[in-house]
Amino acid sequence: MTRSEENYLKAIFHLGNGEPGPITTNAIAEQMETKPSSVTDMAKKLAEKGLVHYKKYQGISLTDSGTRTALSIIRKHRLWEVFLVKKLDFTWDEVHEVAEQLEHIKSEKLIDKIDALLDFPKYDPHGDPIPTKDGKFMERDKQLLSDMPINTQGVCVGVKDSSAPFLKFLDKNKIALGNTIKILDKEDFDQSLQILMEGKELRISHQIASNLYVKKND
Amino acid sequence: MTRSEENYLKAIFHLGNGEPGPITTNAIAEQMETKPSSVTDMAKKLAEKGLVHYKKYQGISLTDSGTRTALSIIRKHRLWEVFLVKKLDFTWDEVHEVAEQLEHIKSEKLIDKIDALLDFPKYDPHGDPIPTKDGKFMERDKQLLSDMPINTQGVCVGVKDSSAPFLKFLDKNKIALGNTIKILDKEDFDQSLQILMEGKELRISHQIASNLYVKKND
DNA sequence: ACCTATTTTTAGTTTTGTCTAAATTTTAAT
DNA sequence: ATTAAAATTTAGACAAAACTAAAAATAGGT
Repeated sequence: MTRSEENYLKAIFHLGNGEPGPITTNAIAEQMETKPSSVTDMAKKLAEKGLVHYKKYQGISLTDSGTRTALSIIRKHRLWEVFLVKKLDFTWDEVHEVAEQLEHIKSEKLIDKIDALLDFPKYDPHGDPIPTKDGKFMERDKQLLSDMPINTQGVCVGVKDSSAPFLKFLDKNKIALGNTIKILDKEDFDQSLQILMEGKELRISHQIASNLYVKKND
Repeated sequence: MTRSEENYLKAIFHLGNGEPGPITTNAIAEQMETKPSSVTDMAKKLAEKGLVHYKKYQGISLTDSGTRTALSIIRKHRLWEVFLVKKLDFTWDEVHEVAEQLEHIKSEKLIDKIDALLDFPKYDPHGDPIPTKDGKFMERDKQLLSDMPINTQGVCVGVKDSSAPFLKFLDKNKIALGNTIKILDKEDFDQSLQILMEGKELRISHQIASNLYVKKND
């Protein structure tokens, strides 16, 4: 399994997560920052290896085997992210780039030991669930902060956008996973929110609220 | 800097360490388990980049820049080895293969944090010195056990052969770095040694003794 | 100094993963 | 149902890193 093959499987998995049915060639090309013709080439190779279903012009989807492989890479990526934050004091906006490299290290023992060292974490620094060794995936019951009604509250458990700029913005405004957030008011005009968080009131834009996940509590 | 280029620089460094002067194409090919023609190709590319001195038929040697790069890779390799042993309970015969992959991870912050996590170790699990961030290399003052005279003693500080079979043999016979070894007798016939180690007497072959380093004390 | 054996390089090919440009298929709109 | 637009695939090319086979250079022995 080459690095490039692994990256394709990961991309297909991410694109397919949520939407059912096959993924388009163009969508994969965009995700991978490559050209559609390259995607077609890779689709054929992955189909040969039984990792994807592929019929010309009909899009691409992961086989069970492909899904297992993708999950194992995502597992590695997210465990390394936790390692970097918990053991090496990386900030959550720094981990992605390095984890993109570490996820391709081939050693089952290594990742199992990292898992144990971290005490078998269930979520990565962005709140995304870490697949288990056997590919089980527990997506958390969560909703976007922007979808919460006024006067309800919830615990911040994840980000939708995990780009460095967004994460840095959150740090600067002391918004962190685990914080309890209460919606005080919603502005009709621009849908910005007045919130109470850790004892302080602040106003956040819809853009921000629609990229923050909050635990759905009963 | 590609992975392959890094591996060539590392190989050239290891071959050049000890012997002065340029390294032969064949020697590199053997070390890298590749063909001489491939080495020639790479020599040209590395020369282009100012990492090696190369003149046709005249052998290859590292430039200062090439040496710095090689040392940084060796530094990463050895730090990862220490990490695997100290933090993840790998045995010293298991670490090389994984470190061969980890040494190519590109993140200065990562390796500096690993260094700090390990409390800035000076030697790797096989007793080899770890280059500092600025490429300083402190080779330990050591000698082969086979070169020690009778009735002298020393502390075991390294292995010359760090292959898995040899390391496993040492484990099985409870020979570990840090042990104090006293030469009781040397057999003229096969140059095998009678030694006293950790309170127990045992006999080891010349083959073994010539692959164990002992600290040169006074 | 010459000849041979060894070493090294060159030339041409392969594989992997990418690209561009052209051709083809599908989709969607009228 | 046609047709234009969009998406996808094919064909051909390229770069990296390896290979094989053949050519060239060096080194050693007499």
